[in-house]
Order: sequence, then structure tokens, then C-alpha cells
Amino acid sequence: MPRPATPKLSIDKIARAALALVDARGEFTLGEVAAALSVRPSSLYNHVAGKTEIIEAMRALIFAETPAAPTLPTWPETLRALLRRYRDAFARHPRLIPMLTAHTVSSPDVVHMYDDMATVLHTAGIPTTQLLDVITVLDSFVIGSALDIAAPDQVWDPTQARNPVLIAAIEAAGQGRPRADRAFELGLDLVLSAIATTPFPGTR
Amino acid sequence: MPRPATPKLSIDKIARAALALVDARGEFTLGEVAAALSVRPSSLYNHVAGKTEIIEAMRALIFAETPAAPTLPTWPETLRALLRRYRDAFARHPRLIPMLTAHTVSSPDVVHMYDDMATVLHTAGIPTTQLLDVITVLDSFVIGSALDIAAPDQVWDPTQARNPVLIAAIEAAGQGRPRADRAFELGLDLVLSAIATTPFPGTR
DNA sequence: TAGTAAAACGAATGTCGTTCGTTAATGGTC
DNA sequence: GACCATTAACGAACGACATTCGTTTTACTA
Repeated sequence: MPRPATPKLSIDKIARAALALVDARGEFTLGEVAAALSVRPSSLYNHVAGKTEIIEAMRALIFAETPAAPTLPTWPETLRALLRRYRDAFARHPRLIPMLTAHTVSSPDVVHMYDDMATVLHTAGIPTTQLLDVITVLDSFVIGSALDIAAPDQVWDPTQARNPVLIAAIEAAGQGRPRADRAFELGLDLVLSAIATTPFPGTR
Repeated sequence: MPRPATPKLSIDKIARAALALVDARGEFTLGEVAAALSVRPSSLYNHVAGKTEIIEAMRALIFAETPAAPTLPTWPETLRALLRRYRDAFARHPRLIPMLTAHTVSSPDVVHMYDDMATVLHTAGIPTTQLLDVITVLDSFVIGSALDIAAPDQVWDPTQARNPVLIAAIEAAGQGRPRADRAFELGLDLVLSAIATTPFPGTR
């Protein structure tokens, strides 16, 4: 059964099938993806170079799925919306996040987001010499927060802690997704207020 | 040649051999580790449950290798030293970082670091209800910054960017390790000043 | 209409992690 | 000091998996 009238495969279909597997099982094999598409594993190679390219396609997919951030009246609001959207793209598929950080490659969508960040930070008065550093800080925080979503709450096991202050704090905080969301919002507040109040030397 | 007088293997030796391979090549196989120790792959299983346990042993190893952070006069100084040490543990072995984030498991050393963080933040006046959130923010930033070290500068390819502001910023910033270090220090300044100036509601 | 490219398949390969049974020396116990 | 369970090596083998290649038939194009 070679060369069907309408192709059974496409990069997009492969990426979506793989993403569904990752969401459900936390991992995926080429055999599973092929089975989900009623196809043999070797057929995938007519559309994709290999497994890593599928992962990159998934990265692009989750950004395409996430709605664009709006431009708001003030730059802190706009930046906040931008960073939320960035994290949301990961947060919709928590189990994918570790795979994306495994091999660090860039997607055009991500670079485009840096473009937007640069625009906002420029209007905020950040000098060119420090602009990339600020973007890196924001990027690091967002990616780290994304990994926090993927992390099981086992990390915050009270029995592991020795410090009573930490034990109390762990019990005071919730668990799961709400906990991660709340921490991210707090970090957003902290970082944005710091950028707003910090006097950056080289005036623009 | 069974059961030699002095055991040829130990968890520590295995972890060190694997770490050397990761530092050099960015990856490791059980066969390579075994060869480096003049042993057969199956022999490793007398000391380690599997590959993931070796990765966990490496995580513990890099924290054991990193000297403890000192307690300084003021809490911002102490916290700064603590976060620097945390990141340094990763920074000494950049190519290991993606492996550690692949499966998110906790090591006793990491939990112990959270104990220290809790102590410092408690003296800083952070209420118990928000303490874990603050730790999460700091943790996210550190891990994200660690991944930034591992990321090739290819991510910051000027030709990918469309925004002239970003292009100029990319060229203004350096490359490689110094760039990552500078961004981390900036983030440290921002986050610490934010924590110091933010009024946390529930006074302790 | 002729010829090239596309897209599916089956078979085969090589790598790798892991398991199991075997062997012999070690270390503790009566 | 003699048993004996345990330990730590080995070799063989398995199974999963990503990837490659040659083949086949159809679709597209000049």
C-alpha cells in the first residue's frame, strides 16, 4: 500500500500524535506514534529526520497553540502578560517540559517572543547594554518555573526536611498545580517590581 | 575472574566515571562507564539499580564537590552566597544539567539546601505562608540559569531576530560563560532587592 | 504521455539497557 | 578453623528502539 491518494502523514500530524502520547504517558516512542497514525515506524522518516526533530516540532506546536499576548497600556502589564503566555505554553503540557530542556535548541516562535520582550524592555528604559541580560533573567525564571510544574510534589516532602521552619512552610503551602501557579505569580511580582525600581546606569 | 580481593567498583567510582564522560562528551552509556572502569556492563548492576540511579548519584556528587556557603553578617549576603553556591554546583558540569532536569527527582543535598534557604528567609521576615513560594521562585531562577549555561549561544543568533533593538542587544552582550554569569548576577540583584523591599503581608 | 519524485512498506541492523545463571572468593558465625 | 550465606565479578542473551535501505506503487509535472 504505497503512496496513498491523500498522504496519511504530515509533520503536524506526527507532532500532535506525539504530544498526545507525552501528555498521557510522559514519553513516546516512534513505534507508538506510528501506531497512533496507523502507519509503520519507517514511514515517519519520509516526513521527519528523526526523533529529535519530532520534539522540536512539538515545541513549535505548543507555542502555536497558545494565543498571543495583548499589548496593554503600561509596559509592566504588557511584560507580565507576555511572560504569562510564555509559561502557559509550557504549562499546558507539563510532561513535555523535561524533553524540551534535554536538548536546548531554539524555535522561531521562541526567538519571536524575545523580539517582543526586547520591545517592551526598551520602552521600560532598559539600556541596550543590559537588555539581553534582563531577557536572560526573565527567560531563566520562566523556564525554571515551567520545570517546577513538571516536578512532582514529592520534592516537597516534609519528612525529608530537617528545618522546622521549612516543614511548617511546606505544610502551609498547598500542592500540585495551584502551588506552582501561586509561586510563579509571586515571582512575577518580585521581578517586575525590581525592574521598575532598579536604576539602570546607561540611560537609553 | 569473580569476586576480586578489593572490589573494583563502587557507587562513587561509577558516578565519577560517568561524570567524566558527561563532561567530555555530553552523554554516557553503561558500556562506556564499564570500559572506563575496566569492567563489564553487567557488573555495574551489582552496585547500581540502573542508569537513572547513576544520574542521581551524579547529582549528589556535584553537590558534595561544591564547598558549603558561609553564613554572613546580613541575610541578603547569606542568601546571595547560598544561591551562588547552588548554581555553581550545576555550573561546574554544564552538560550534566539537561540530564538532571530530564527526570525531576530530589537529592538529600538539595533538600538540605532548602533548609538553609528557609532559615535565611525566615530571618528576613518572610511569613510562613509565603515562604515556600519564595523558595520556589529562587529555585526556579537558579535552575533556569543553570540551563542557560548549558544552552549554546546559538540561541542568541542575531540573524534569527527581527527586532533591531534585540539585534543590537545581542551584539552588545558577550557570549558564552561570561554572558551567562553576568545575567545570573543581575538576576540575583533584582530578586534580592525585590525581596528586601516587598512588604509581605502576614508579619511573622 | 513519459519520467521523476513522493510516500508507504518490510526487513534488517546496530546500539543499548537490563536480566539471569554461574563462579569463586570474602567475611562473619558456631 | 571449618561451614555458609553473601558479594561481586563475568558471559550470554533478550527485548526495545531508533534508524537505514531497497522496493513498490502512486501522484505530480513537464
